[in-house]
This record gives sequence, structure tokens and C-alpha cells, in this order.
Amino acid sequence: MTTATPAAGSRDLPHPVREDIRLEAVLHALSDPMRLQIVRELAAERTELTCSQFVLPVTKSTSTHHFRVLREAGVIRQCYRGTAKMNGLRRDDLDDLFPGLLDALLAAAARQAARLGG
Amino acid sequence: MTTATPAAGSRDLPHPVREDIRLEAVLHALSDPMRLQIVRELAAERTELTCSQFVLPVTKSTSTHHFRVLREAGVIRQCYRGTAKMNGLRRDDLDDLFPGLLDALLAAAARQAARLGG
DNA sequence: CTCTTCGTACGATAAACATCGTAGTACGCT
DNA sequence: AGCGTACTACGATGTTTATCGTACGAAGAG
Repeated sequence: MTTATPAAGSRDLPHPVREDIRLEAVLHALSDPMRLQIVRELAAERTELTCSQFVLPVTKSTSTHHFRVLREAGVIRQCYRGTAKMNGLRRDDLDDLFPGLLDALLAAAARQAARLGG
Repeated sequence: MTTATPAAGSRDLPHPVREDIRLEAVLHALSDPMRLQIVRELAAERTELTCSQFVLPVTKSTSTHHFRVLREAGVIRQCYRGTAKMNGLRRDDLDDLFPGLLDALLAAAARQAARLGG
């Protein structure tokens, strides 16, 4: 336990490196309402969240799918912490690649939510 | 004729009104490389362009499809001028709904193109 | 009227996608 | 070891999507 082994339990997840993140993939990932919601919550809380902390109107299989799309697009970073899977926004990478984009997207989403939701 | 009839030649095209433009639809429309390219060119030239001024590596049917997706998402506005179909960015509507988003997207696309293309 | 140019409509097709359910694996706790 | 929690893997399904080809319509030039 508490061994800082490289493999860290052999439960690593594949992420694209920063240079491989493609704008089209990011936009596609965010074009799904469920995934956009996930990213909004993740940005609101400034910390990492477990998958189960999101209340989504779909089954767990579907949630897994959406989280994976976000990860493979380079929008979030996932890692295991015990049995829980932590999710964090890749804000540093996104801000470096596309300065201002993430904030503009979050602002647009917030604005639309405010307009439609009340 | 030159009659300013309401139908205007019965060649009108359906556009969503500003309030009906959805962020998810815009992101989805721009998540296709072909369509992102179209929007980039449209933004670069500050004027309206005909469909045939775009050189796209697909057939005309497919082009028609992509232009329609962009129009139905509210990203571009289309109208006929003679036999040509003019395309213009709906910058006013997009800037009103999502201030700063379009510019952030275009900047991100330009940055990525610069990074990958040279 | 005819011809050409520009774009559409429709049908087909293959791929991708969102969703589910079931069965299974990994980890922590007792 | 045994149990419960958290998430995954796989297969199925119905929908959407990107693409094409062919045939068609609308407008302008001769």
C-alpha cells in the first residue's frame, strides 16, 4: 500500500498528450448536452470529482461512455483513487492550446442555461 | 418581375431565429473539419460567398449537406442571388447570444491550423 | 428555346453514436 | 475469505451522420 509504484495498480487510463488534442474532437465532445453538463459541473467545482458525484439521467454504462469520450478528446483527465475514478478538467492543457476557448465555452453554456432555464 | 412579393421567388430557406440557436447545435456543426473550414473561410473574407467558391474535397451533394447543417444550426445565413447561393456568417446573432465565443473558436482553429500546418 | 451552370432531392450505404442490460473486475473493509 | 461499492466490458439496438451517385429544378447566356 501507499507504494508510489510507477504502475500505480496497473489501472492507468489512456489520455491524449497535449499536442494531440484536436479542436474538432473537443467541440464534438462538448456538443452533447450530457457531456457539456459534466464539464460545466467540473468547472464549477474547482476540484476533481468522482463519476458517481454526477447525477445524470442515464444508466451507469452510458455515463462511463460519456466520460470516456471526454477523456479521449482531451477535455478531462481521469485516474483511479481506490475504487473511485476521479475526473478533472484539463484546463492547463486546453488553455495552453486554445487560450480563452474554454472560458468562452463555459460562459456561453452558462448564458444559455440562464436564458432557457429561467 | 422584380416584385417584392413575400415569397420572393419561392426559394426561401428555413433558418432558426436567434432565440432558437442552441449552443450544442453550434458546437456540433463546428466539430466537423469540413464545416469548420467553411466557417473559417467565411470569417476570413468579410463578405458573403457562394457555395461554389469553396473548394472542398467532397462531391456537391455532400457540400450541400454541410451547408445545410451550418444553416440549421444557426451558424450561417443562406439566400439565393440568381442561381448562386450566398453564405454569410451570422456573426450578429452569435455574438449576441454567446459573446466572444465565435472569436474564441476562430482563434482556436487558426492556432491549431498554424500548429499543425506549419 | 437551348445550353450551361449552380445547386437540390432522393435513395443507398457504411460508419459512428447514444443508450441500455447483463455480467464481470478491481478495490477497500471487516 | 467474503461482501459491498464503483466502475467496466461486451453485445444489442435504434438513430444519426457523412458520403456518394443520379436525376432533377431554377436562373442566366446565347
